[in-house]
Amino acid sequence: MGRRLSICNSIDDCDLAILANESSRMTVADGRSFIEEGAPANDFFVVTGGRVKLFTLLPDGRRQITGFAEGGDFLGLAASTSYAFGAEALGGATLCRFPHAGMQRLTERFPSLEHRLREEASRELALMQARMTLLGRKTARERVATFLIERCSHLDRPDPSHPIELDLPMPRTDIADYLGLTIETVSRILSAFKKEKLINIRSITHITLLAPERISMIAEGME
Amino acid sequence: MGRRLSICNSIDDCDLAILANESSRMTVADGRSFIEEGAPANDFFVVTGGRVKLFTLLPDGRRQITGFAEGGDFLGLAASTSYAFGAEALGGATLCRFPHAGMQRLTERFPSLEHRLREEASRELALMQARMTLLGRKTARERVATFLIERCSHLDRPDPSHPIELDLPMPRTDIADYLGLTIETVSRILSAFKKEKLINIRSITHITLLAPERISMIAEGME
DNA sequence: TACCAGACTTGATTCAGGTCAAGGTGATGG
DNA sequence: CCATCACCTTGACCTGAATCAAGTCTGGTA
Repeated sequence: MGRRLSICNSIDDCDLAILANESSRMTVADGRSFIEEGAPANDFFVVTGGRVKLFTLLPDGRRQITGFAEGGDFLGLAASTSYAFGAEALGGATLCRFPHAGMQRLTERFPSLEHRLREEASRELALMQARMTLLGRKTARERVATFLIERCSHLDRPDPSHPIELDLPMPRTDIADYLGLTIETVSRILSAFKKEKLINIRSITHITLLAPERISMIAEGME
Repeated sequence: MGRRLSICNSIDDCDLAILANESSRMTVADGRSFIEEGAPANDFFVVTGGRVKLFTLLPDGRRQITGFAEGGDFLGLAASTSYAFGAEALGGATLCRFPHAGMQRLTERFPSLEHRLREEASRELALMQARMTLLGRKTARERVATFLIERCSHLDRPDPSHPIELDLPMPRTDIADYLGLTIETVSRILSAFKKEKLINIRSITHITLLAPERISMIAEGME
């Protein structure tokens, strides 16, 4: 979770060798889990390629996806001694792993990194506030609309009131577990949006937002 | 949000005068709001006495309480340029305000403070993960049970399997908005717990957990 | 002591979203 | 080119929690 932490931003013209020294690369195959909820937290991760999903589980298997992460995102801030979440690759991912000990050496060498990490945590906290409102107070329609709009903001293209092409790299199950709904409800609402000409479903993963403005309105409960 | 940040922990035998210089005290009357969601974020706050609730609103007035804070808790991590939440005193509170600029001077003078803040943000993030699971995936019964157990952990008394006396300083409305339920549902479930001899309701604010273990089980969906 | 206002509880009813149960679709491999 | 499998969609029905509507309890006031 947390976007665009090019870790080097805070090291600038830094000694990259040091950084490389403290980290190791790894690749994770689709659907493979690489952080176990509750396991001792020894590493930070930075997603360098592909996508990852973060989640927590209830004992009976109910799952809440707490976020999706992609290139540049940082994982592991929500962990003190043990991880507060599990993580799993979504279609294959590459990661950079920073053992905590090494991370500490890095923050000592580059103090601004510590500040950067806090900023990242703050950004993440602000996002979570919004997500709690979504989960606690929004209707299914509003949730799905919010999800679509959220996906737009991942496109760095500034968003006019023109149609926007989106792709949803995650299966419906993941969308449902992210929004606190069932896959049937997600599916039904996407179909409804289509019928209302708010979106066009070109394929399972490719969706066009035909009326982004209206979808934003719905997302905020102002339709 | 975030507990037990005695800011001096990270300054230790520090120059308290400097700290005092950078902060100002304030008191907020019951129900009085002192952080406006979306307003430019210029200050951090530390709760020094009383209680505070944090929340976000939807345009039509739906409210999600994202946390309660009390003595020692830190507010304002979930803010970059503008606050991601509103805050309001719950029965009167006293606060210490740290303007960002002053805070920056403090972190420069006491670098470990920066680390401390990140830790605090991490702790908060981990809590939020759990809360997202609550809001997205738990039943009303599980939510209320979780809330009761959560309140226990605010008591620093270690919790045996004996009855535990709790007080709930917030009105039912706030509990409901915290759990993503209505006040009727909260009320009904507390009554049900009482009928099942899981709790005893001594007064509106005073509740005794008669079977904390069982309530924990319910909270985790394992009843 | 009686009255009042605000907060809480309880009951009856409704409805959004879940559950259960068929189909459809599209990518992969034989 | 068809079979298969995993994933998605759609429909019928059900249910947990919301909504609507009375009560009830409490503490404060006169």
